[in-house]
Amino acid sequence: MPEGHTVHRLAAAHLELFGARTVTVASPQGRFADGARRLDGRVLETADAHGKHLLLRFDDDQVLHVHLGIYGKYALGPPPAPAPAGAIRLRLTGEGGYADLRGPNACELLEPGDVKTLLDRLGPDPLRPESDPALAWRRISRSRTSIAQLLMDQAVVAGPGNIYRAEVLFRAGIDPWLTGRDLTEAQWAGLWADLRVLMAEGVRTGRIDTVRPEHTPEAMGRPPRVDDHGGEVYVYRRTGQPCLVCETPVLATELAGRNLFWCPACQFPR
DNA sequence: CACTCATGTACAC
DNA sequence: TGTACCTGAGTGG
Repeated sequence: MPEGHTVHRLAAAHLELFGARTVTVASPQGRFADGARRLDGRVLETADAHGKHLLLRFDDDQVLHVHLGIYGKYALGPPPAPAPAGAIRLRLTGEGGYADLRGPNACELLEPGDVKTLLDRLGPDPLRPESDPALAWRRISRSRTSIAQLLMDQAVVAGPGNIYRAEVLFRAGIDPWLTGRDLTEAQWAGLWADLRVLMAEGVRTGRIDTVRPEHTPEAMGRPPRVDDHGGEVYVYRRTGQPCLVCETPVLATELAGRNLFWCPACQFPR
C-alpha cells in the first residue's frame, strides 16, 4: 500500500530491525538471486526514503533500490521468520527480525552514479525536511497540465500518490482540472503545507486519515464508517457516495490512466 | 475457478 | 495514449 509515507515507515523499520548488524539476504522466488548473493552477510548502514523509493546502503557501499510500484508489499516482523510462502523476491533476516518483499516494481543494486541519477529526477519530498517546495512551484507555475496530474508526477513532487492527491485537493477546495499555471502561489503553499502535515501523520500512524474532526461521522451526526483502505478520507474511492461536507455525490473519472475522485460542489463546478 | 482491481512507473508508438 | 510489468485481495459463478 505504497504512497511515500509507507516507504518512510519502511526505511525506519529497516534501521530498527537490521541497522548496524549483519543481514542474511535471500531471494526465495529467485528473481533477485544474484543481488541477494552479493548482499548476503553485509551490514546495513543506512536506510532512506526519497518519495516512494527505498534506498538501503550496506557496508561495502552497495545500494539496494526498492520501489514497490502498485503491487509491491512488505511483510516485516520479529524473529523467527515464517516459512517462505508465495513469491518472495527478497528476504532479509537478522537478529532483529525479517522483511519479505513481494511484487516490487524495482529491486536492484545501484551504482553510485545511478543513485544520483535517480535522486536528480525526483521533485521535493514533503516528508524530507530539507525539501524545497519552490522547486516544485517552478514547474507547476509554468505548466498547462492539470494540478491533479502534476501532483502525481514524481518529478514535480515525490511521495504523494492517488489518495493524497485526491484528498489534498479536496481539503483545499481546488478544482482538479485547474492548470498549474492557473494555480496561485498561495494555493501551492497551502497544498505543500497540507501534504507535509498529512503525510507526517501517515508516517506516525501507518494509515491515511484526512477527515477533519468537524467532518467525522460523529461530528456530523451520521453513522460511523471505515474506508476499505484502512483510513478515513473525504473522496478517495467514494464514488457516488455523499460528500462528507455537502452531501453531493462524489465523482470519479479516469485521468492519465488513474482514477481521480472529487466533489464537484466543494471543489468548484466544471 | 475465472475474473477484476489496486495507494505505480517506464517505455512504445 | 496504450500496454507491460507483477502479486494478492476480493468478487462472482
